Amino acid sequence: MKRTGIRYWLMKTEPSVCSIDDILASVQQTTQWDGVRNYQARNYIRDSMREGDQVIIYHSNALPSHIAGIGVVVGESSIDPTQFDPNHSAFDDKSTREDPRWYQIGVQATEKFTNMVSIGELRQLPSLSELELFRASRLSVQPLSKRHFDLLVSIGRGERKTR
DNA sequence: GCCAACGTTGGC
DNA sequence: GCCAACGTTGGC
Repeated sequence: MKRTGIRYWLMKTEPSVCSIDDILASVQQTTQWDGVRNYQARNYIRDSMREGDQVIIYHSNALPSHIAGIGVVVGESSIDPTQFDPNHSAFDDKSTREDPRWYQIGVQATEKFTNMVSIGELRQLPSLSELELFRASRLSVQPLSKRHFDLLVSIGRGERKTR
């Protein structure tokens, strides 16, 4: 189904695996967001994300975890090849090439935040109290409202006080 | 390293 | 289809 207008997302990555610096150092500052092994996150990647959608890149499993920067979706979702690689940590022996389970999508990093504000500080902000990140904390791809996206951008740029 | 939250698996 | 056991995520 066609839609107009861009959407906003928060995507988690472990900086020890793939940080925003790693993405910025990649060709075209773009990485294929692979290794997602959660069906809800998979559905967002496969069915809802479109080129031009804006992304908050979030560093999870960090000390502390924090917002890291901004990205933009490039291209379309495609079959995640890591599911077929027995040497890959995200290998899925129940997935077949005839009926693949997992999908990836391109994300180009466009900005690294000057203020990598931690989840603990974000939790203090009443304007962000509804953020899904605090509730469905395990979901690695989450939709964001434009209001929340804009707030996170201004916080990351240091344009907004966080305490 | 601990452990709460929660998604997945599998026996019935 | 229920639900207990198990595994993973991820904050702390």
